[in-house]
Amino acid sequence: MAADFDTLADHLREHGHKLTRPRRAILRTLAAASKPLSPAEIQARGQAFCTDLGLVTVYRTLEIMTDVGIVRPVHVVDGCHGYVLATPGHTHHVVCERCNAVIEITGCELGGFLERVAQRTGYAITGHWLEISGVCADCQQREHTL
Amino acid sequence: MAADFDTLADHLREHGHKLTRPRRAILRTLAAASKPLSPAEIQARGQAFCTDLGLVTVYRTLEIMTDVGIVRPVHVVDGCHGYVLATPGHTHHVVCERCNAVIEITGCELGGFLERVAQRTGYAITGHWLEISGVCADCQQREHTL
DNA sequence: CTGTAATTGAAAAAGACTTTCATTTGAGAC
DNA sequence: GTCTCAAATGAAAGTCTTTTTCAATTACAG
Repeated sequence: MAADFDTLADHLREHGHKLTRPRRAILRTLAAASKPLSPAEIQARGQAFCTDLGLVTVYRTLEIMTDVGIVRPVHVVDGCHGYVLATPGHTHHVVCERCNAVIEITGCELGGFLERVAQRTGYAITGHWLEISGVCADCQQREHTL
Repeated sequence: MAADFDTLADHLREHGHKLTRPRRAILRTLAAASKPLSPAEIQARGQAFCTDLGLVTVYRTLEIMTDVGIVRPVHVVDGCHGYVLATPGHTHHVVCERCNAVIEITGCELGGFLERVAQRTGYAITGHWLEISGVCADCQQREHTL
């Protein structure tokens, strides 16, 4: 699921960023999460690893990590952005409506479709954002039990 | 592009909402826009039609119109939500990275893909959000001229 | 170990969004 | 047309999120 810690840390260093205690805390927090976390949630959980982790630092670090490509923003219905660790390569997310659990899926089959869109609209397509919502297996079970 | 004004207005009435001056202003503003507008932008532009259009009203109205289905939120890179008039049915948006111009595309070809995702992940898929980014024809031209 | 530039947290500021409430207004009843 | 009343409105205040500023701290190269 999560690329191992050292690999992520190396990514930061390669881009000329230091590996500090707060940043380690944020990485570990994200690695342990099974759903997208808001900056505030990351701070709260991260304090387990770095007692006085500041919210400001969380924002700054998320920005850096997103640039570097080890973190991805996910669109969550309420409150817009959550963040998850990124698997390298092209991926999309399936988010559970009930518990926000996230599964990353690799590979998408939009190639042909996007070409047709390009022709129809005259746009030069540079990227796309696909997010799938549903109900995860656990929550489906829970529903039946009620 | 935009469904005609009366149709939109009827939609509101059908759902038991009144058609007020501020709401008309917001509809006309969105109808005249060629890119997603933030609530603040809608207020600013809308004041051309309703001098003292309040920001609070814009928020409230956008919520109603989104519920009713005549407006859609679009994910914009900076600042999360923009709003555009919705064409009835299932559509996606192609957004220009440079000028934010939006084209709505109808029909998407994710059916088969989504089924496979459901099988692989065990999720019951309930919806998806696809947004395509690119550079519109105009901006491509402009680039060549520079 | 030491020097230094990057990074940090706190405080303050800016911004986005919501709630509350007295006033106004649309639209159906007459 | 005009009356009536619930729905809708704008202003003000409040809350929450995000950014900026700045002095103190820290990672890490040498």
